[in-house]
Amino acid sequence: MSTDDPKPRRALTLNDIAALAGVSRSAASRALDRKAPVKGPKADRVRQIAAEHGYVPNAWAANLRRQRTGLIGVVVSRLTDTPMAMIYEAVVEQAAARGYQAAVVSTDDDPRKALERGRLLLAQRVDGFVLTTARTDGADPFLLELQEQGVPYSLVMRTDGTGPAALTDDVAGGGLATRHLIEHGHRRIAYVGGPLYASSSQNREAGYRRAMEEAGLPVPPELVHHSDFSIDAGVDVGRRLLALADVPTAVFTANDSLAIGVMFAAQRAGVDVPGRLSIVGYTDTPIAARLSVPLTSVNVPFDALAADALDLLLADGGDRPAAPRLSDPSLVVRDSVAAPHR
Amino acid sequence: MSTDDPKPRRALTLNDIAALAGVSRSAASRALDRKAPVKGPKADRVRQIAAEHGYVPNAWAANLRRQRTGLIGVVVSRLTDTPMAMIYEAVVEQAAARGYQAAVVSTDDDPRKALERGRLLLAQRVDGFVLTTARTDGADPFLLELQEQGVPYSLVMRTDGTGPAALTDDVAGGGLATRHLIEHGHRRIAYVGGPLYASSSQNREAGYRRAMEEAGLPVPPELVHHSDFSIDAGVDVGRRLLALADVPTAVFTANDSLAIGVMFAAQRAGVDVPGRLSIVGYTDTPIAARLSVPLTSVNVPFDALAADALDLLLADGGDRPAAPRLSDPSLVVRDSVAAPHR
DNA sequence: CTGAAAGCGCTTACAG
DNA sequence: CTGAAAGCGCTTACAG
Repeated sequence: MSTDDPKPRRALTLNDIAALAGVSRSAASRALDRKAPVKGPKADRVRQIAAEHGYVPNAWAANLRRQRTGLIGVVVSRLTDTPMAMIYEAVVEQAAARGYQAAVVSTDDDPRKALERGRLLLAQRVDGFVLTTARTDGADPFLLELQEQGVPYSLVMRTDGTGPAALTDDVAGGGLATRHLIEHGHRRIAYVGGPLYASSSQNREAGYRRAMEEAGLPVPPELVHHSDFSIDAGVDVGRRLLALADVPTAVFTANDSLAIGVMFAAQRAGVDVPGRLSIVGYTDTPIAARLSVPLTSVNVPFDALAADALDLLLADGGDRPAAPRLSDPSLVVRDSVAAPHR
Repeated sequence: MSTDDPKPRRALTLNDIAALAGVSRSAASRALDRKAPVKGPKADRVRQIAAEHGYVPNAWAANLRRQRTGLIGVVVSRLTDTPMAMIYEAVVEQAAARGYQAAVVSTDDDPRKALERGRLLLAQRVDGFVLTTARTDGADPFLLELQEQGVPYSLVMRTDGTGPAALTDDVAGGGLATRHLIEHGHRRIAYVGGPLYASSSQNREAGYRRAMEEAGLPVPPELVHHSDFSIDAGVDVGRRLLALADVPTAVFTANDSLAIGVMFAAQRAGVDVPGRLSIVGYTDTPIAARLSVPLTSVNVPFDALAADALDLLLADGGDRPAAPRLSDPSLVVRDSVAAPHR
């Protein structure tokens, strides 16, 4: 209704500030320069006026001129997945420490969405990408596009097997978890993985298989399942495992959500955890310690992962390291593992 | 080491495409126009060449010229908080449906960080803000800055009491939860809230108090606690509640994390849920259904909230509605409530 | 439909 | 230290 518009619709520009301060646009720009601000009374006046008016430079104009944005594009599967949110927040912090800003996009692990939303970031001319969505099946058109266009990127948490990657040693982590179960006397141990294209799940499985083999334990096919990383997938697989003629006495899962699902299935079926079923999770999310049976889990150092991913991305000195950077996972022992019932 | 750089360092520009197609920059621009692409053989050729080369227009340059970005700034406390991640993902979807893109920033509920990171979004000249971090204590310099500069915004989930807001009817939700407990025969019911400045927590408490009063039940001060929205806060308050001389038989919490914490404290103390302690949570996050005792919780319609927030923001037709838009919460009954033990 | 021209808001050699 | 000028990559009246 009101035709009067008391608020300024248009944001202040550098020209406005310069005029207010009675200097040229160039002088104003230099006075407000982040890295090498000019000294002198005129410059002080510019800064004072800018602060008074809450002047915020137009980043788009500045970046266009500078030919760099200081923006890192982050691609995640979904932010409602706690580990993804944790890695993203870690990247934000690490990026800020290096003078960069992060812009995120989620793909639901759908290559089409990845391409569509990744391009939105490409349009913003981010200086590089950190991808948490790498696949080993090659079905990632967005990654191909980045490679074709020579856009710097690094992979974190998951790898496609070739790109520069910041990972935890998932094989070692899988071994840690599995040996912990073996040491408690378990011989029939199941593995519950995530999607087949996720290297994290593959390597945790490889660590599991190696530990089983070293202990001389068989890994029959009915003990290994793959699905996605959700709680409901855990419930599902958990029920199938408990319906087996020879029910396993322990389960190692590729993440905590799967473990929570398995634990739920067990408790619903009246199977005591850890009395009748021991469980070890992975990623050690905050809720793990607060479950009815606190979950033993493999801790992932998110800050180190994020730091490595950014170092890899920003190094970009012509040649990238072929081998991934590996952080060490560690086992956090809580209450979800006991000796097998006999 | 390698001095040859086979990949193009610089992204293709419209000029490149125009040259390749043998047309003027203007013609190329119009051929690639999203809304009203020009027809004709030359335009077809431009589009083909652009597609072949994976040309992605520089959004910064385009936005600078257009004087709008199509970007919505979203401010959340932290993405590792599941309800926050859910509201953000919902805003992304709703924004996309309206032709907008979302850019997010997290503040840790720290007004200083909010100002600092909010300005990053301001520098990007987002067309408006959706804020989940409103406070009733007025301690939000960033919101003041938005108001001073006349930048459109809407509040979601929480309100400061004055700004345009998309909320659930938290008073009603608090009543739903509390009456559910009363109907099961509880008389000594505790409330566990979040931070004092969060209207969501205040209103859920108000609903609780009203329901208690209507049932003629007293609310002694030792039954009402405030902290933050974390699991650990729930554990803490849960322990204090269980240490009371006259332990409550039921607890209503302002979110699911607090409920999970209270449940953990109870189970650790050997207090059966719901046998000895009934619990009702709020926001109905995915894990609620998969806890050892599936949690009865008040469901929040995130999609509706996000839609309302964007409508409010984008309407911006001079005058904004004074009253907040309210969505209806609903009670999801699961297994965490039973009649009080006698 | 087409092209030439102007301009969005900045930064940065250039010359003083 | 200062200002005048050029230009980043686009879009959009303007004239044909």
